[in-house]
Amino acid sequence: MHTQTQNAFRALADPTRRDIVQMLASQDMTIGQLTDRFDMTRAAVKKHLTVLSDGGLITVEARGRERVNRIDPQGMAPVLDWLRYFNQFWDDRLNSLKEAIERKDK
Amino acid sequence: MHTQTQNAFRALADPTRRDIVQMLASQDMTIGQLTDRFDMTRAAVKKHLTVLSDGGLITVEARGRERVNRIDPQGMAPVLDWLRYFNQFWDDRLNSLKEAIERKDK
DNA sequence: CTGTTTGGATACCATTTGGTTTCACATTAA
DNA sequence: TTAATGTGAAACCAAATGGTATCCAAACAG
Repeated sequence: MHTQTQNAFRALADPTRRDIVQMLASQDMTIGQLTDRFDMTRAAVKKHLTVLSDGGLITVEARGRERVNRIDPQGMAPVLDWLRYFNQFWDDRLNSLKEAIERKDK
Repeated sequence: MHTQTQNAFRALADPTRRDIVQMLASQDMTIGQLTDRFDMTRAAVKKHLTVLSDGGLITVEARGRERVNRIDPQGMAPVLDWLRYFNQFWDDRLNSLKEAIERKDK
């Protein structure tokens, strides 16, 4: 859905959320552990985690009374897909240039 | 302070701005031409262009009374750098994107 | 010169966002 | 059972965001 692309981009638009993603990339963490590393309340961190979850960038697993937040690499796919559009575009232009040069050589 | 990475991510967080970037990817356009393709006022489009410019994703060239908005592939570099830094799983795909941009810069 | 076209700037508005405080609930420990 | 721990949810707030309407300036066309 287009919404996933939008939610993913929105999730990455905040520096705190990008920091969270980087932290979770090296280790799964609970809200409490994350909150210890930020200068904000647990409620604020929770909101960020909700946005990240909406963006499909993290998943949450209940373990006892704890919630383990885990990064979901697949959630980055919509972002990369959108960026890949330019990869195609630039490749096309590069190919056109190459072809033009080759025609000139003949 | 607002880093270039933050400004670039922020610029891409809005769907209208991503649409603008895609439109400019295929053709340079004035603000008037862009406004014709959206259901919003010129002032609103102008604000989006300012955010895109702050993010380093576009450049503007004055030509007579017109201002030609042009995509700046280099502006995507901070985004790609961040994505590449945080997740090793996507290195291959991200490297292709980054190389395409670097080649075009030359 | 006189309009007309193209674009920027400002003031204003409603909604969203990022944060807080507070309270409630469930699970573990004593 | 009682207390402590880990979390979620709601109400609230200031600031940022995305939009509008309006006015103003510069460049082009007649």
